[in-house]
Amino acid sequence: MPAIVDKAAKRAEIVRHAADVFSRFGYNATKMQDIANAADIGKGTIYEYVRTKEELFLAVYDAWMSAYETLIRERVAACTDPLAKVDAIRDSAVEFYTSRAEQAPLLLEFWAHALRTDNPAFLERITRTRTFLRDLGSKLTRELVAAGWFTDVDARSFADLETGISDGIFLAWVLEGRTFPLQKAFTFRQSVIGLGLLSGDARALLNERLSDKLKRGI
Amino acid sequence: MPAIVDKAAKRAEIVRHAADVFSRFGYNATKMQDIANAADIGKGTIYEYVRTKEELFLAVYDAWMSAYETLIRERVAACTDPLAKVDAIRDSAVEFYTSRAEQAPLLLEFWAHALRTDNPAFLERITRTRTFLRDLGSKLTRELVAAGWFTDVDARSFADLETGISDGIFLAWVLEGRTFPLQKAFTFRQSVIGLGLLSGDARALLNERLSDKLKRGI
Amino acid sequence: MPAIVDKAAKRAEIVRHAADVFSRFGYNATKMQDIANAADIGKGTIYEYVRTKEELFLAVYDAWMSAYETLIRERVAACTDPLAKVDAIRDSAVEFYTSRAEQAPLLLEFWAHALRTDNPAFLERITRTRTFLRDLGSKLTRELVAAGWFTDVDARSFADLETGISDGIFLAWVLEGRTFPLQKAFTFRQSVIGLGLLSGDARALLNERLSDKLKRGI
Amino acid sequence: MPAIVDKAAKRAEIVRHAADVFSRFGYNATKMQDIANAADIGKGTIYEYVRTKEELFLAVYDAWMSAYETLIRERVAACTDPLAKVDAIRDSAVEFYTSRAEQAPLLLEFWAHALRTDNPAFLERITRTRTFLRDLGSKLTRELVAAGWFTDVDARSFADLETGISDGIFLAWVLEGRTFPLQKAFTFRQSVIGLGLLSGDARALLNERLSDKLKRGI
DNA sequence: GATGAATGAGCTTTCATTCAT
DNA sequence: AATGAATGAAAGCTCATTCAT
Repeated sequence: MPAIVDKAAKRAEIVRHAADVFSRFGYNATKMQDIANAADIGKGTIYEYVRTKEELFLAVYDAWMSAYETLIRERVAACTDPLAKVDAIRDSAVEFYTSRAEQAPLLLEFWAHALRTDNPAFLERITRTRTFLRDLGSKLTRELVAAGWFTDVDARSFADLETGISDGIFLAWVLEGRTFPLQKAFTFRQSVIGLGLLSGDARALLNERLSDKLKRGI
Repeated sequence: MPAIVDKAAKRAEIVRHAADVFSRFGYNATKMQDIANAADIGKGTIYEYVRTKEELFLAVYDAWMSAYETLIRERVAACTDPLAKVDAIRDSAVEFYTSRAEQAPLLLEFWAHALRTDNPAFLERITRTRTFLRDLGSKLTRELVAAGWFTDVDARSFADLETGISDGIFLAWVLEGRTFPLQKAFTFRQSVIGLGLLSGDARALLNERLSDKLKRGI
Repeated sequence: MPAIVDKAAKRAEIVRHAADVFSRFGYNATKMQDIANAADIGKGTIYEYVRTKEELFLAVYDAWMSAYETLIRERVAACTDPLAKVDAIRDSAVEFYTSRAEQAPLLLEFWAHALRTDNPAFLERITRTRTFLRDLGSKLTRELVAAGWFTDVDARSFADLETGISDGIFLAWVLEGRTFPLQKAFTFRQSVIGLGLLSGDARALLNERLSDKLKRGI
Repeated sequence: MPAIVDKAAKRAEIVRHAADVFSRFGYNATKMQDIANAADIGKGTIYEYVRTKEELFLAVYDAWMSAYETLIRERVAACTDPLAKVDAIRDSAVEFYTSRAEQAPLLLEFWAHALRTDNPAFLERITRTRTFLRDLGSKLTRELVAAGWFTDVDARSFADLETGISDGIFLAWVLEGRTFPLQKAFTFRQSVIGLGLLSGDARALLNERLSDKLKRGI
């Protein structure tokens, strides 16, 4: 079925160009004509492969997240040690975003758009990504607890917190014009999460209460 | 000077209505006519108080953030104990966002817009807010270290991390349709940050290395 | 009746400022607010003295043409010799337009507007001015013929031609950015009109036929 | 290259309709929708062929003046005798304007607009037309002098005067509602220019002085 | 399959004029 | 008499989408 393969390949190419143009000018400012020009095809041709501009936005996100998930999956699969997996995830995120730095603002636009459009597919995609990260994080957290590295913590809550922190760092990075090294911020975060900030004395004082909270989660 | 007061008051009223309509429909989907209708004035009247739709967006953000900063400042000022200040900030954030939950998605749009518009005022506003939080967080961190609650940590890096975490939790909360209690997520975060997640054994093993990283920061 | 005098004086002042602003920016580009600012009064005040922006345009033209007619009338009245009167008219025109050079383009706008507006007053004003010049020119032509200076010519036709020539020179002067001296163009015109361009031989040949045409007019 | 031909042809058709509507209602009063309706196309289609309303105005002028120049050029080229060329120009002008009488007021609007718009193309177009007429007139004047028909006159000055007179007559014709026959006015003008108006006695008296002025020009 | 000409709903912004004070 | 806040009709232009070729 070469026709189908070709069709899919051409669609992918259009999406690639769309990703490029969206990233440069933003979703709203991008005209379908711009994408057609970038892909060196006719404006009408886009509509042979995609129903609307919105669908193109979705496809761009899908391509992006699919690559992201694949990267993380491969990196994690290459590790056996849970600690190494943690580093693998961190490094995957840093590498992925760093290597596509110019596309980062588009992710914000995607989120903002998802909250407004009637099309439920946008939020579904976001949920899918978050679920992937939550499941991975939960599983890994349980491994770390089981291996004795982590104290007892509600895996789901902690995974969500970790995802949130990653997003928060990413957000700061984007809003501040990608001026600081993502790598360092992620490493620092890991230290804080690992060790906590309480001094020895304070820790002794609060240990029981906080441990209980960690265990119970959100 | 009643004229000046009135003029400013009317502008504030228009901005209030704009905030309302923007929040409900999103910035892009909102038409100036919608705002005029909401404020029960003529479309042209808006332009007596505001130059463009964008300026209105900015004014909405300003009103919001000004109220936010004021709230935090007052709450923090009411505390003497640094630990109480931490709680005050956390509670301010939770309360503020919870009480204006419907407006939360607009903040994402503001961020996304800021990254695309030619108008530098948008990013300036964001920087201003972030600087306020960073300065406050740094100062407080230094107090906590000085008071012996916190281990030695780079105050600026930690303040930035905290801001990032808050934003990340907020982001998750918005993207998941504000379906979980913000309060709980913030509290859980505080426990993790405070205690860390390493078990006693692991902590003993890694303590020195991580402590050093905390001290050095990003 | 000082009130009436004041009212008329204030109206005249507004018209003066309107003339100034119209001349600078053009009729269409001028906003009523600009005129109010120039006159240092409130926007609404203008409407106490004038019904519409169009009426203001008319008033500006009236003030202008009234001054023009008065100037010509006075200069001509000061002469007894018909040849001196011709020079007086020419000098009046040159002086008047030269001294108000920046206002000249507005006259074109007035003409263009007169041809489009529903308000018949505009064309009436133009007709009035043209009639004044035509009557003056006819009378003077008859004097010149009677005095033996001019050959027998249809006075009305010649007066119209003269008016047309003046307007044409004025038009060229305006369209070419008032870059040539109006005075010289008018003087050259006078020489041509006076002497004609035919050489002695050609004149002898065509004299009878052309003389007849001059006599019959348009 | 049928596509190119079609594109140009369609643009020309739009311009033709625009000329029609502009002429009827005036440039300012004409809405793009009016032109679209007249051309029986969508409003947006106009913008496929023209960038702005102003560009359409310019195109209308260009089409008009191009036809005008072509007409004159052809008529003049068909004559060998300089006297016949003079008549050819006069007849071309009369015929052209008479046959497009309803469009004449638009020319005034074009002039007025040219003096106010930021777009320098308008004045450039006017200069181009004037230069064409000036060059043609100068050349012809020199021929007439060389052939012994005209007395010695500064060709450039005389050509400019002639252009001015034509414009002036045209202006009068337009402002007076095209109520008099253009033809007669042009013929009368020619007689005056040819013969001059001085009587034999006066001519003898002033001949030397005026001849000198003619020779020197403006 | 590929195209791009055609479309028109829809948007922000302007500004002459009104009228309550 | 003087004002300026309020108004809303109006208009140029954009651009996602369609569809005949």
